[in-house]
Amino acid sequence: MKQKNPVASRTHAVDVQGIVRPLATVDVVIFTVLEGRLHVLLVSRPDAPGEPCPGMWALPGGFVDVEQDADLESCALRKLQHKTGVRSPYLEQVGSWGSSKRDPRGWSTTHVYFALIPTPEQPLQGANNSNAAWFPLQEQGVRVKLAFDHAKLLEAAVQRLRNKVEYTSLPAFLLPREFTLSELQRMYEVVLERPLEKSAFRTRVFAADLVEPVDKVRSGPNRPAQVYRLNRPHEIVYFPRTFSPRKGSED
Amino acid sequence: MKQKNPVASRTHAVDVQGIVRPLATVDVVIFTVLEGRLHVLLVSRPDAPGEPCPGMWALPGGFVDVEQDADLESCALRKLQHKTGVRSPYLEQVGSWGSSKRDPRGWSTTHVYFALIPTPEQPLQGANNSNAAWFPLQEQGVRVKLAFDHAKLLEAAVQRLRNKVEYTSLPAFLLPREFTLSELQRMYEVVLERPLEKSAFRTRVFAADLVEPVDKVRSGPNRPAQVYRLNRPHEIVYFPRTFSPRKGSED
DNA sequence: TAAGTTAGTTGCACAGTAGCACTAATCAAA
DNA sequence: TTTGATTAGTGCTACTGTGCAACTAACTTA
Repeated sequence: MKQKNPVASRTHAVDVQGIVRPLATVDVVIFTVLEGRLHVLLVSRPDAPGEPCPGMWALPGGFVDVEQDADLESCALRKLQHKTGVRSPYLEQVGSWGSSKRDPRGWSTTHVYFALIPTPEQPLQGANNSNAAWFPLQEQGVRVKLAFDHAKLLEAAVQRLRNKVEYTSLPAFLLPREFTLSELQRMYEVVLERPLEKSAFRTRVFAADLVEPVDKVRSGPNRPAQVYRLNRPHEIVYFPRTFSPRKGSED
Repeated sequence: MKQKNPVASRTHAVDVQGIVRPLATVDVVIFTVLEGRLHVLLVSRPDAPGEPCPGMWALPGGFVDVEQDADLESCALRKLQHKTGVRSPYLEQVGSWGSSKRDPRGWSTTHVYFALIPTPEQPLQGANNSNAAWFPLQEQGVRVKLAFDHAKLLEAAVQRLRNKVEYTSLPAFLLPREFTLSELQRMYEVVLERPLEKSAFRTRVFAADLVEPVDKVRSGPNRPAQVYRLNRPHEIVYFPRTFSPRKGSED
């Protein structure tokens, strides 16, 4: 087994052809809405010898397991299910990051996904949940300092989510299968952190044929609301415009 | 050096902690416009022993070099410059793919970027260009069968490009620094493969403050055209809407 | 029965694009 | 010098979808 560089072999795995391989991890940004605010799931880093950033909060994730994971997406799904118990969330890749500096253990890459799940009924019913907690999002990030470059990864995921919510049906995946239009609108408002026009919102939702009415109403101490569900539950719908283009934002 | 699994050690590199690392590559989808059509740069796979897919066409790319590359983006830039000589293209990550099956050499990941470069004056002036060629895009792909899962990667890049062109200033990066509005419009039409309204196009470009006039005109056998350049040459501008939302397309 | 609350509708104003017709400037051919 | 061809650039109307705000509807509670 010929090695390209004796220094590299100390910190990186080297295979038969002499190619030094970076570490490969997957991190998942799991969003949900609690108490009217967007939250992210974080886990605290283990406090064992050799583990970097012990005790710090980090995105749930870890090494790709080449024996267990058929591909990157199943790896992400595995980590999500392990932490939350959720099996079929909305899952989308944000991108990948890799550099020599992001992990003290050496040149490493991470494949970042974000997931949207409905508000959990019991708090954190997944296995191994003692070290996991929901953190409310403020602006781009979270109040605690994160391990590695996870603050940057989280910011990218939040930006992707906010951007996409402007012109897609994504917030529907933050709700259970059946919901009222007001509930859906509230999900948009929570993610975008600004109020939307009720009338324009409804027009847009109906024009896109996003939902169909269920033969139910949601009763409360006021006028009952029609209950809807997604027309095509696993498709994401694109609207022709973003909301309120009035404020021409310089990005 | 303790190994987790003797079988895995045959095909994968194993490091000190017993973690089996997948292969890590970067592939770049390099777009340009030639003869009024969108083209992609492809390279033919080497015909050496041990090399998979010998002789087939593939996206330019290769292994991440942990000693040469500071991060994934510099790796992509290095590969782009090596093939084309271009140093400062528009470069954006499309995403990453990884699975046990995409490369016969074992569990592998690729980080895919796409680049936009102006129509090259000399054809392929980069080093090592004997095995590289421009291929015109038809619909989602290219006429030849591609190595590995590169057809899928290319399709994702094309889709990303077409989507984003609908509401951004991306096609400006397919032109040299100075251009006329008709030339810019033609870039949009080439990528989107449909004609645009001249009047609406100009209104939109000026409203976004995308360009500023240069004190030049482009003369030809007809009325000369005002020459413009980008106002902020390295920023991408977002328009508030997509083009022609009239025809509500079912995606 | 009245007040409070949320659901859902209606109508007008406005912004930005589609569509199309129009004017403007140059060259080349007659 | 005029005419036609060609491309650059402008003006006008219709239409779509949102912003904004007022309105009606249905239910609960006091």
